[in-house]
Order: sequence, then structure tokens, then C-alpha cells
Amino acid sequence: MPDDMFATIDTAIRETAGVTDALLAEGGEHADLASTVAFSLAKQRKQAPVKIAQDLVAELKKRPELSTVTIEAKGPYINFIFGKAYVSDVIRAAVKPGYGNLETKTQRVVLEHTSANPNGPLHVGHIRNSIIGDTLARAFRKAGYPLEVEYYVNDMGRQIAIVVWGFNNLDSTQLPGEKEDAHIARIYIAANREIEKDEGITQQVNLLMQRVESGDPATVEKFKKEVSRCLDGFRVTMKNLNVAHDKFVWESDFIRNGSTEEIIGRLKEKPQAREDETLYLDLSEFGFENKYVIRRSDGTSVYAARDLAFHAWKGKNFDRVIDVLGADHKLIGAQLQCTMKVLGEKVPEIVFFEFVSLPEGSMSTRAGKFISADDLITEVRKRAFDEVTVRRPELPEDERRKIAASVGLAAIRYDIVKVSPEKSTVFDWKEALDFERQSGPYIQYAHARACSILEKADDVTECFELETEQEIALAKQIARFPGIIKRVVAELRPNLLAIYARELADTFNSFYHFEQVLKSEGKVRDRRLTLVLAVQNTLKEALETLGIDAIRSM
RNA sequence: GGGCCUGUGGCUUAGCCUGGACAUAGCGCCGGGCUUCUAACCCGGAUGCCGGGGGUUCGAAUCCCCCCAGGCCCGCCA
Repeated sequence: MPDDMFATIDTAIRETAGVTDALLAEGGEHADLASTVAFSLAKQRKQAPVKIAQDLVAELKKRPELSTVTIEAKGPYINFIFGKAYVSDVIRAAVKPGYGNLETKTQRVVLEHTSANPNGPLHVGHIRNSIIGDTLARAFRKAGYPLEVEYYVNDMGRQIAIVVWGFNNLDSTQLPGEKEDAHIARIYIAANREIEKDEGITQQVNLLMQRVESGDPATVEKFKKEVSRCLDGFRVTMKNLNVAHDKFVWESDFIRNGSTEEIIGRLKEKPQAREDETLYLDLSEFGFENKYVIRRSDGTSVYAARDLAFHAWKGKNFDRVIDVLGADHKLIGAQLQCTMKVLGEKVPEIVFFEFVSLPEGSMSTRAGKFISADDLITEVRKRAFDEVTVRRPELPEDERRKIAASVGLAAIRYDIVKVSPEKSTVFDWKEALDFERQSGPYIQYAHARACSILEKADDVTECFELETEQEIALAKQIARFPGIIKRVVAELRPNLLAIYARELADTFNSFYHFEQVLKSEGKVRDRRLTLVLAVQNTLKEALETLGIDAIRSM
């Protein structure tokens, strides 16, 4: 609903009842908005809530600014139902391209997501990060924010050193047709097996890490080569998932440009700094009991130090810094935020998501226990192609493949984004391959159905005067969209959009089965076609914000 | 041992931050609907001590405390 409507009613209640909080909220099935202010006034006025509600309604009805709103007392509740003029305005806005776009902002936002270690392919856990992040990114752009999306490339960690050791010491020939990231995983897994057998290898790995930090050209080159190859693999996977980054930022750059040393220097001056063999921060005054190590005894920096430099850099270039991270990063994320505050730097906001596990236990790249995103994409597309072939046998094969790719993508993205990030999940093939209710394809189908009607209608004479209960219900569902976008970016909860899109599809499907569009005549036909156009446009905008193709036929 | 997250019909899940009108939907189950705009659909039905126990409140799935269960974290890894 438009904010001004909320604000108008909110103010009216506060003035009429003489309260500071109108207790105004969405009225669900009862009303567009409802207030429970009568409850809270009962004690003070020594009157029954029902009586207070009745009295307030009588007063509110006198206000000219509420003349188009139906106001009624239902027991102690005060219900507000918007008039037809409101519904007309909504549809008028919703038929225009870009419906749901909010006003342009000047606040610059940087969003980091995925940032998986380049030691093996993206698996179904990593892409939860990608999909949450990419959906947030799309929502931020829709909400009018200038946005940069970054991938932080961890190119100098122990895992990468292990990969490089493997390429140096093991048979590392790439198999025919083997994707780069899968190749790297194979060598990484094999190298880890060798390390388990021979502890001496760890020394060689440490040596590699020291060399890369000191900038030894040959070692740096080797690290860069394998990391780049892995990222090439990631790019293919992410493209298939409709996930995009504006910039890949390399961790090692923050060593080479001196900013890590600079941050370490500043940290040394802080009262929380402690130096013995290592340099670490004592953050116990903020509730962190463990040491926050910044530099190893051999003089090399740790991930935390480079991460601080990276975030300081982001804070200088952007007004709002957001990271999407797995729940295993909660502690270090909180320590990072705390340290940034100590340094007087901008504190990043962090969206955490809980783990995706397999029925047999948690995933592990090192142990080779994971389902890769590439395998998931292949399977889902195959299943989608079979489905399309059954439903549309008359279409040429390349057409069916195209639809299957879009349907498969929708199934994967929706399946992941619909769940609240704070919920841990167990990967389930049956659910991933389900194209029915509460799925991405279900919403695509509703959109394609609307497109089909519009196609057959030839011309649409716009008419915004809605009448029936089904029409009004659908229009009010459409009206919620801009508010949903606003909430997604304010609360950093992309699943709200997923739920909304499904509810809009539900409402449209009901409308479709109860109200004839093409077969009605005159004004009725005009207004219903206009409504279908509004739904189609809103579904399209919502799907695209979810990173799902709004295909016109399926 | 400590910290964080989660616990809602057989299964999955919304709502929880910002307390309010019969707790949201899907899968599965039972029954109905394709000579009708795309049935990847729609309509109806059964299924809930909202993990357990206390507390705050006129009112608690929602806020507070305790307990139980599961996940994650507590490294000179990232």
C-alpha cells in the first residue's frame, strides 16, 4: 500500500485518540489496515475496548481526508478498507514498465557475496550464498541504490597453498572434458590425502605461504594461475545461475599495496593490542574470549588482517557495506565488526545464512563430499526438458531446451531463496526437482498464462474501474509489491520477495479460474484485461528481481 | 564448558525483530473439476498442547527466564 495512505490514517488515529502510537498494522483478511489502539486505551479511559472503538470510528468518519476509506469497528478492532479510487491508482501504476522501482538514492552500497575459496567447484551450500546475495543485489538496484557487487578472492590461504603443492608434486593432468574447478578439487582432495599420510608436507605448504606473502614471483604466479582457473569455472556456474559480480577483488592485493601493513600498524596502537610471539587483539571487553590473531609468529599475516584491510577499503569507497556469509563465519564476522568499530572505520552489515547439509551429513570439499552446483544444474535441466517435452511436444527441440534452461534456473533459485536464511537445510533432490506449487516454475507459469491471455486479446483498452471481489483482491495483492521491495532491502531478507511472488501467483490463479477475461464483454473485458496486464507486469518485475526469467510461454 | 542459530500437522515451511481477530502455505492423504482464456492449475475435506516448563500482559507462536533436542562456532585455517 502506498505509504501516504498509511501515514494519513496513522496521523488521523493519533490525533483523534490522543495517542503517540496508532498501533496500525496490516489487517489481513479483515481489512487493508487495522488498529488495536482501543485495547491500549481501555485501562486509561476505564471503558470497554469495544465502546472505545465505536467512539473512535464515529470521530474518524468525520475526517475529510478519510472520505474514500471505509472505516468500521469490528469488536475492539478498527478496520480501514480502501476505496475504489485507491485500487484504480494501484493498477494505473502497475501496468507501467518498472513497476516497483523506488526513488533513486544517493547512498552507495557495496555487496559482497559467494567469495568461496577457489579450491574446488561451487557446491549446493555455496550457491545459497550466491542466490541470497544476487537476489539482494537485484532488490537493491530495484530500490534505487547505486550498487557494486564484489567477489573477494581468497588467493593466498592455506587451501590454495595445498592446491599448488598438489600441482607441483602429484600427477595433475587435467582429464578430457574436466572443468577447471573440478580439476582443482581433484588435486586438492588428493593433496589432502598425502598430507594425512605425511606430516612433513605441511612444512612445504607453510613455505609456499611464506613465499607468496613475501612476493616471490614464481610462487605468486603459480598461485594466481590455479586460482584464476578455478574462478573461470565459477564464472560458468554463476552465469548458469544468473548470478553476476561487478568486480573480483583479490585478497593478495591488500598485501601488495601495503594496506594490510598499514592496518596492522594502526591496530598496534590500540589499547586492545597485545604482542608476544604473535600480534593479537584482546577483545574480551566486548565479550570475545579468544585471541584475535593478526600476525603469525613467522611474521606472515592471517586472513583476519587482510579482511580488515579489505573492509577498510570498502568503507572508504561506499556508504553502506554488506557481506553475505555462512553461519560458520559468525564469530569472525562479529570480531571483524568489533575491530572496525575500534579502528573508527565503517562497520559492515553481515547477512548470515545457515548451512546446507546432505542427508548423510555436512558437506566437505576436502573430503570430496559435496553435490556440485554444476551437477545440480545439469540434473534440473534434464528433468525440466522432459517435463517441457511432455507438455509441449509440438515445439522444436531448441525451443524446448531454452524453456527447460529457464525453468531449471527458476526451480533452483526459488527453492533456495524461499527459505529464511537463518534456517539450516538438508539438500533434497526431490524438492530441488519439484516444479509444482511453491516453486519458481509455478510462478513462471502464472506469468506465461497472463501473457497468453494478453497475446490473444490483441488490443487492451485500459480501464481502471474494478468491481468484483476477485478483481479487488488481485489488485490489492499487486499493490503490496513496492512495499515488499522496500522491506527486502531494509531487513536484508530476500525470502520475503519469494513468498510475495508466490502469493501473487496464487491470487492470480484463483482469479483466473473464477473470472472470465477474454469471454467477457465491453467494460468488464477492458478492466479485466487491464488487470491481467498489471499482474503480468508485476510478476515479471518480481521474477526478474528474483533472478528468474519471466518467459512468455512454457 | 561457553557463544550464536533453529525447533510450528506425517514431511517441508510463513508468521517471531515491530504481541492482538479462527496460526500461512505446499507435499502427502480423502473427495471434486480439463468440449471453457496454458490443469506446471483450481475448489472442498481431514490432520496443530506453535519443543517443554515458568513469567510479563487485558491478550503470547511472537517479549523475558529456565530446561530439552539438532546445527554451527570457540585455530599462529580461511
